[in-house]
Amino acid sequence: MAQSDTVDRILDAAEELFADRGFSETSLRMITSKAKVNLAAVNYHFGSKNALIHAVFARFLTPFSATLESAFDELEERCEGKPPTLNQTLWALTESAVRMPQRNEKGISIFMRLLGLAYTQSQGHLRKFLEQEYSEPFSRFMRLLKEATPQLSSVDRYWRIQFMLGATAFTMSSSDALRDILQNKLGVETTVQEIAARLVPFLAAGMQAEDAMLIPSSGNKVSVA
Amino acid sequence: MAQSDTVDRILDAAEELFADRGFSETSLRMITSKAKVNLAAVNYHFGSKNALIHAVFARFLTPFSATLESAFDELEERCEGKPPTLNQTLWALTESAVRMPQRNEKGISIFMRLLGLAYTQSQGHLRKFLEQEYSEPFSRFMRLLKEATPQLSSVDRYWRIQFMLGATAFTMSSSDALRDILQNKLGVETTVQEIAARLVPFLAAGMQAEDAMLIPSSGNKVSVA
DNA sequence: GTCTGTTTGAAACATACGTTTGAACTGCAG
DNA sequence: CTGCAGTTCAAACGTATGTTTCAAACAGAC
Repeated sequence: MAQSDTVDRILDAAEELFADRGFSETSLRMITSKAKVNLAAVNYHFGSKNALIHAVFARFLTPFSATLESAFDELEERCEGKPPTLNQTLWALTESAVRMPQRNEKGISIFMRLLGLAYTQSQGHLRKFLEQEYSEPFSRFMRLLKEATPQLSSVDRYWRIQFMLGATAFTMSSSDALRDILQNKLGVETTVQEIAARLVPFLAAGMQAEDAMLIPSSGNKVSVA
Repeated sequence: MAQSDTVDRILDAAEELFADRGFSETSLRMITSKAKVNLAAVNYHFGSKNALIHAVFARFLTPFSATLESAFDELEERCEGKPPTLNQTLWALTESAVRMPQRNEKGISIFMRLLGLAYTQSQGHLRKFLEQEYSEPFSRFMRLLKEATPQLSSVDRYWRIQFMLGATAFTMSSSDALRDILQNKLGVETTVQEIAARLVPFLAAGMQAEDAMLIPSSGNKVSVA
């Protein structure tokens, strides 16, 4: 065995099991038996289950945030001072995600699901870890979004970003199940890339929707400042 | 005490704790101590923890699906055979949710979060329960969506519905936290109704986005049929 | 070969969980 | 008052969890 083949086997097994079942629902015994290592190996190499969860995220997120940074660099350079458009910004993100070197065929969808879980499952430690470890590319993305949608008020933009986040995290987090359903109902195969290609126009259109509210009871349009 | 005040106290406590922490992360001991009832009461009144989870959903979902059915009835009657528009359909749903009699000020947002969790946490039993118990209003909503977006292919519609679901479930499920952030950052107060009023136009715009894909590497628009 | 630091292994630890038990308590019909 | 279903209670059960322990196995330097 290489120097620490064990560490990678644990990470691989944990990644997949976490994505399938969530964090609390996955025990160390499931992980170590899937990885064919001793139970104590997790605590020896990582220290605790929480630290293992962090390591699983870091293994993907660290190279990803580097890729994303350079994608943003390239985009801003190409735009020569003018702010990138919303579509360009969203695509820079999507592309960076899709183009990441993938450990196996599931690759990206596993990770999308993990990110979705990170937001959904109220694992305080995880949220804290992600925030303080990857705040920079996140803030930069937010700044680009702001510059790409100057017509929106701060409040509108805030909520619409949440809507985008939700559509993305939710869809990707259950993309396997959703793909299966689609396969069974309509007999259609789908790749993560195709889902992303459908998602981006949806998000862009929603983000740029004219700011019109509807009066609930009538369904009539009413412009709002 | 009334005949079975205990049952309601358990349901109230469980509802709130599940929404805060998820299902697996909430123990019966947390629930019963918050509800100030004996530990055994859950198994006595509900039979099992899973059955309690079902009961929490049923308490809200049964009256809600009734409300929703009549909202759809009224809508279809008002349209006299013509299919309701997308906006009308979405508003019928939103209105029914918002107008539900609420047990407390958190009311609707707790439930949105629970529905989000139900989708996200891979609790097989819950999904099965919800599907076979509330399939009717769900299918009806799907049919209305289909009639309101005849221009979409089945596959496009399928994915966009998932996007809508995601944006809604995700936003509403963390609406308390999001509201707090907004309050602190911009000093703005927000109600669930206002969030809904922002969400619906976003969803409608995304749902009706022209089916244009972008070439990832260039970011240029390319019309597709 | 022998020593040294690192990694693995089987077993146990303490704790928390969902569930069950059987006795005590309650309100009410007869 | 007695009897009895319905309900509550403290305690225990069996199981599973994350973590720790300490001896055995290993690898590389001398």
